[in-house]
Amino acid sequence: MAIIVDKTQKKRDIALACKDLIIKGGMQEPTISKIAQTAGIGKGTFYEYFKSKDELLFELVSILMREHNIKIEKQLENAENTKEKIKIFSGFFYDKESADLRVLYKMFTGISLLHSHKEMMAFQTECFDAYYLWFEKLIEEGVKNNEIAPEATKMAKGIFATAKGMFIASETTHSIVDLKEELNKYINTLFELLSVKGQ
Amino acid sequence: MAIIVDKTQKKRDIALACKDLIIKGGMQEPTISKIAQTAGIGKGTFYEYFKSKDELLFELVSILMREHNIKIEKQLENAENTKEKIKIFSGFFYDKESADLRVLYKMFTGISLLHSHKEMMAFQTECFDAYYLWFEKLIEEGVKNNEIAPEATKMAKGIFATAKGMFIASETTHSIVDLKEELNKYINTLFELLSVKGQ
Amino acid sequence: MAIIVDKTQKKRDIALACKDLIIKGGMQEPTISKIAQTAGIGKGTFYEYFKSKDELLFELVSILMREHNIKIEKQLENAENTKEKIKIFSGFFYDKESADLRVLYKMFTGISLLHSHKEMMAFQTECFDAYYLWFEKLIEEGVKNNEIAPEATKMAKGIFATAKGMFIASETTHSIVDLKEELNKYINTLFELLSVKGQ
Amino acid sequence: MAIIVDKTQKKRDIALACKDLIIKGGMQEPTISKIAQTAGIGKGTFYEYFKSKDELLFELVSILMREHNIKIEKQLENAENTKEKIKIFSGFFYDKESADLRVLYKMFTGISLLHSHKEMMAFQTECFDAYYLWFEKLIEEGVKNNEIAPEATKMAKGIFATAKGMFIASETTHSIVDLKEELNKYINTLFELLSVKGQ
DNA sequence: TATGAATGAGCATTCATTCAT
DNA sequence: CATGAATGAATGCTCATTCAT
Repeated sequence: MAIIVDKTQKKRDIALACKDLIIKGGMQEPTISKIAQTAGIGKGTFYEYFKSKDELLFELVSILMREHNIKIEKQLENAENTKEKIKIFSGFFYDKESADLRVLYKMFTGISLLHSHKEMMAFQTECFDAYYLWFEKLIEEGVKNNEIAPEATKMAKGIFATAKGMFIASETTHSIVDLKEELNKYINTLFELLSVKGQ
Repeated sequence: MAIIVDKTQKKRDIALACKDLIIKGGMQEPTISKIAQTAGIGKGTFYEYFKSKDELLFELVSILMREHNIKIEKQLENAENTKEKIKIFSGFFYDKESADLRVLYKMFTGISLLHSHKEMMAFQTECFDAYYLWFEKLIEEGVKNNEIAPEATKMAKGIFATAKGMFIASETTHSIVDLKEELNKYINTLFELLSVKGQ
Repeated sequence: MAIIVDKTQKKRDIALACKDLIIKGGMQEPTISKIAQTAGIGKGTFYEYFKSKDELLFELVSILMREHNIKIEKQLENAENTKEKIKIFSGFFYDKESADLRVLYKMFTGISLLHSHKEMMAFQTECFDAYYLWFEKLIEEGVKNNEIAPEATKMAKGIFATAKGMFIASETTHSIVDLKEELNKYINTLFELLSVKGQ
Repeated sequence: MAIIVDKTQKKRDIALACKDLIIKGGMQEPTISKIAQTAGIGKGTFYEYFKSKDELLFELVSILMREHNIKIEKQLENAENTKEKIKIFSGFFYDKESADLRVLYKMFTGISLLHSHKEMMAFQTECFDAYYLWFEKLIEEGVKNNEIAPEATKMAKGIFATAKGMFIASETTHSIVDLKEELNKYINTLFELLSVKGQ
């Protein structure tokens, strides 16, 4: 007669209930007590679903990332050319709609840099491999369609890294004032260079 | 009269004495007690020179960064062309000799992402503005010398960001296996694109 | 389901367990560790029930004060006249049975004078307002019964303050050797003056 | 050839230099460092003149008390009758001019209640014995002059204690709103009772 | 399954005091 | 006489985690 609970769903529910708390207070400020209270569960119950506070962030990033990817995929379908598609990707780093995810991603990266959590690394890998594959496919298509020069294939990872590097720089220094502008300037210039001459 | 101490020098000495401790143990593991003991001073004395553990990292990065810059400047003098110079810059992210600084820089970035410390941000800005200026000057020279196409000037910040983004990726994911190779591949390709045609 | 604890009762229990420790060692000497140990609880548990060491004193005074008031009320029922009743009140400041409470009250007053704690002030007010009301009622009755002159109503607060002032003086100077005697001498004289002439 | 310093005078100077610091920050907040800095001396020098922070308060109260007494003595010379004189005494507890001393006296009493410092007790005794003697003399004169009834002699200490008790109450509870009014009401009523009938 | 009371290791931080110069 | 650099004892407090119910 025991109540059967959908563990996966409840884990999601708990994580989402704490989203704003984490986004506003960071990972340090909110205690497990506060988190449990916010999710409307007991402290012990929290540990039934998460091994640690970090895992909550893990789950949260995972959920929002998936949502984000679905949104992006739809947008990509309507994109006209490769450059457009890359800009849609890059939107992650500056779009208003991705602001929440970005805050969490920032924390996530910070934690990953400080304590080289195996699981986090695995998750990031998983996450980014998918992106890289997307990217590579996307660029291959561009080359096939004669939109861009074949050299572009060698730059797939780099383009993504550029966006990431600019994002980190904009969050940790005052060097990059307008991330969107800077990034677009870079991509536009790169595409000029990559443009198939004679087209 | 009492002993007058060169506070600036002593701060450096304490920081350097703890370098290995921090590099090996990260920022979490070593307690202030351990740090003071390692530096051969009392716990109270530590607080006479540093407001917090974070400030120790701050000082440490500052010192090693300055040393690194001096080394780089010398190398740049002997560099033949712009691509070479950019690779010398990029060396920060993979050279064996910069390994220590890189570990500290990684922690530093992590902390900066997690707690948006005003002072850290200011220091990073200072640090990177210098780099960006170097970069821009360097690329302008390349353009002037007819080594690379004028479009390159629009990519200065981006190139640096690419290196940074790849570094972060290599430290937090398994996506980039050989940072040096990947980065060089990117730079080489970019320079092919940027190469002044007809030369 | 988890154990549900009567927080109020447990707080009382912890406080009472530490009574002697505080009475003998004052507020400075016993550390939180010692206090927790004495109460047979963990250090963390102490903070589950009290925000600070001061709050322990607060609770302790509160408990003993309530007990004391109950005892006093019973004694007052058997008192023959107003003077007698006032002396019963004053007993707080010299009776052997109130010695413990007095020691705590002394610390409490000391802390209140040094750090003007809002909560302590509120508690003292609560405590004393009750006393003043008692006093005023008591004196009004005395006037009604023609025991004492009507002027007495104007002296209610003052009489109480006299006892308090003498107590503080006896604890901080050598000026008042025998508090009981001095206080009784004062009250007796005052009652002679207040006695309704011609009775 | 050593500079000869008037130790007594310098001690006074240091104490007075810190008067405002102590009055505003209490005894806890200002560190010895801050105190030394405020007095324009080195930390070591502070210990040349004072055994502890408490001794600084001791000195300060002592200085201001002496000043206050001189002022009071002058006022007493011009007073017309005993009641007037008692009110001049009581002024200590509510006069605007005594505000500083009162703040220090409050701390002093608090410390005396918390740690029964022998020296503080001795000083308080000395201080109050003088007051009591004054009081007793004052009341004896009142009796001799037929101003007040002979019973008053038995109330000398009590009257002083009343003022003190009301002061403590006004500082630690909300029970006494207007100390001056309450105290005067008490004294006036008492003097009515003490007034020599038939005069 | 859910809970929340109990825990205590663990650490940063303060600051009065000393003493070599 | 004066100093201020050096010290380290001393302690309050947090909070993730456990586990009995």
